[in-house]
Amino acid sequence: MKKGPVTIKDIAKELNVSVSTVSRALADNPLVKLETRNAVKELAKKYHYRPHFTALSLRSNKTKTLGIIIPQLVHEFFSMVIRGIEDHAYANGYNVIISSSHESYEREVIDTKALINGRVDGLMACISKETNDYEHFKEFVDRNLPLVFFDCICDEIDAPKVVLDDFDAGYQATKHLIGQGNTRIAYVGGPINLIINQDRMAGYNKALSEAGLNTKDEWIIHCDSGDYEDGRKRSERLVNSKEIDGLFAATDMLAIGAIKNAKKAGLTVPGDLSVVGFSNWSIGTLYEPSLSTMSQPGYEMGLKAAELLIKQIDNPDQMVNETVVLKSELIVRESSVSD
Amino acid sequence: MKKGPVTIKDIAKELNVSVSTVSRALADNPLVKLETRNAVKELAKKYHYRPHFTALSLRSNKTKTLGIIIPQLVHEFFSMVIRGIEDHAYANGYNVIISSSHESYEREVIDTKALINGRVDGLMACISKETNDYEHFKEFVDRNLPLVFFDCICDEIDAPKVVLDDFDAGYQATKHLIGQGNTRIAYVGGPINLIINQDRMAGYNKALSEAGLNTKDEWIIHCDSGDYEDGRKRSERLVNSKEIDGLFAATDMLAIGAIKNAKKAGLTVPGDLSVVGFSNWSIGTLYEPSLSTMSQPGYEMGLKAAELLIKQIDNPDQMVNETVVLKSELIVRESSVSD
DNA sequence: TGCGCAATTACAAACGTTTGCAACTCAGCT
DNA sequence: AGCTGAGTTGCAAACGTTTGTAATTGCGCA
Repeated sequence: MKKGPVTIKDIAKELNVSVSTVSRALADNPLVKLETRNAVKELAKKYHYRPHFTALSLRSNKTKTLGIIIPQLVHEFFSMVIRGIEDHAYANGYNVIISSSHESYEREVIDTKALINGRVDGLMACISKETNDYEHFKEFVDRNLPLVFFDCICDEIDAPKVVLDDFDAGYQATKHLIGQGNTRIAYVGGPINLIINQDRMAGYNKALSEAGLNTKDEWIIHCDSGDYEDGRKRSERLVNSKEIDGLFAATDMLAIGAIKNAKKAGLTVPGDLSVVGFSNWSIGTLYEPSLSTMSQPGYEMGLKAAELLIKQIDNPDQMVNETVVLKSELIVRESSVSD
Repeated sequence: MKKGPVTIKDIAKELNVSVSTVSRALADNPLVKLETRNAVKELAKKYHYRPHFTALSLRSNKTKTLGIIIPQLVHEFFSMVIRGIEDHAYANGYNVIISSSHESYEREVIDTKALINGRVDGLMACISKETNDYEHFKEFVDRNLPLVFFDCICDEIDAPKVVLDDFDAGYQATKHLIGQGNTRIAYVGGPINLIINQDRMAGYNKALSEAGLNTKDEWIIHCDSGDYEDGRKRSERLVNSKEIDGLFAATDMLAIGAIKNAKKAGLTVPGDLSVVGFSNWSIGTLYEPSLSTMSQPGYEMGLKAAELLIKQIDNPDQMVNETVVLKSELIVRESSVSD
């Protein structure tokens, strides 16, 4: 018995024809006699022949694979992004390889370099919050490998980008809180080195100043992560102080952390404190009170990123360089509306 | 200017040596003169030379890539499994390619076949709940490609497996409820065609009969999914009937669905109804009441699966065929303990 | 001068494909 | 009989590597 998978050679030998004939027959090339074509195809089917992926890639210099680099996998938003990417990729005959940097700059660099040579036809990346140096991405671009950024982008590099209108989202959320009659509104956000958080906060400030409201330094909190525990701890003193009547959190988890504090301090939400989160995680519908939040269209973002990337792969000469901005929508639930 | 990535050939040409010399120099082979070696390495560094992944794979017939097939990505358990797999894989020089079947049999087949020829060195799979036919996995094994199942396994195929002791977990959970003084205990589970759900229910039955307690057909509910909404709808009548004082759910989401029903019906949890979930999702700590649950060591499962797979890849002749059984632990929180 | 040996390097095959081109067969025509 | 051309098929190169073996060089020594 022969070991390993069936190759074109095996079929050729068994049929006493050359490999080129087999190759052509499988491609249904009319140059080869119908009889031969059928014989080849039959045998290929019998042996479950499947073209060797690596050989194909080497020949065509195409892997039909897209790389994704994201900071976290265990994350509803990123999972949705991946799903969007996958759907568009599969539909266009591409596979996908995902590398999760676990928010580590070092891992991000390793992953990027691992993908750099002939492994993927292009890359989609969301930079980690640790990342401040972009050399690894530059190297990617230098090799003419298509690159698309999404969500947490890097401004320094000339590449198409898909982002959320975080400024507008922050603005909408805060304006909604103001509309509910709140006047002392706090902001609890994620790492401020990320552009997305800068934008969300800028939107918050804009809405306040537009309404003639003031904020205080103590009402603005930056957390190292967007996690629940981080948010709970850091917002504890602020919430307990009872100085504020509204709170916009840049993450649903931060929002829930704050609400926990409020409950513990005997405050009611939304009665004493109105809260709006960010991202529309599924927990927001289950939590009590259910959480008002800003939508974050991850699926659409993934779809769009994949679309831009594949467009770039198919037209290598044409320098695409658009930035797609997706809109966020306010989702009103219990946590922000006192009746 | 030259296009595309630098190859060994480019370096060879520039240095007026042969490609083999360059190849050996880069491997630091003492056969080539130190001087030459250094010159080559220097140039390689200057041009950011990186070996072409596909070419390497073709030559060695190794992709140094492991395939993962899972039913869902947006799932805390699977995300942890992936993390475990990744950690072990990276540590051993392997990359990972993930295919999410989205619980679709069809997609699972497509994904498996896409990985089948020279794309990965081995595969780890958790079958979807739609899957009843295992031909695609058989084909994998027939080609001597290492395969490891985890969590939702397929008994028909001879391959190493990593599973949770679901029977014991179901037993422990139910026993805990009995220990809390509950005597009329219901079971709300996921799709019963999956072995894991059969086992969890069997554990439930064992604990009941051991304690001399009875159950009723109406107290046993099988949901098509393990989702919140499914669980809420299907357990509504049962919970409203107020016949039961304890409930073991095969998923945290099903548990929360049931608790929502109880709250709506004016019942207190755990006062009127004690609930134990399954999987230890993070929402369980945030929810009110916090949720008692069974741990599901996803990280360890992934780690072990990767370990078995790589062992198999490294020793192709040695037919490894062990089944690793991991234990689940009871995590007691508020939802099951009335004081 | 010529031989052998060590040191260094180059050549070529191989991995599994695809594809341009050459080669072969055979029938039909002059 | 010989030429043409259509219909088939095979050869060989190429993709970027690695590696066994052959080739080249220069030196020491008889």
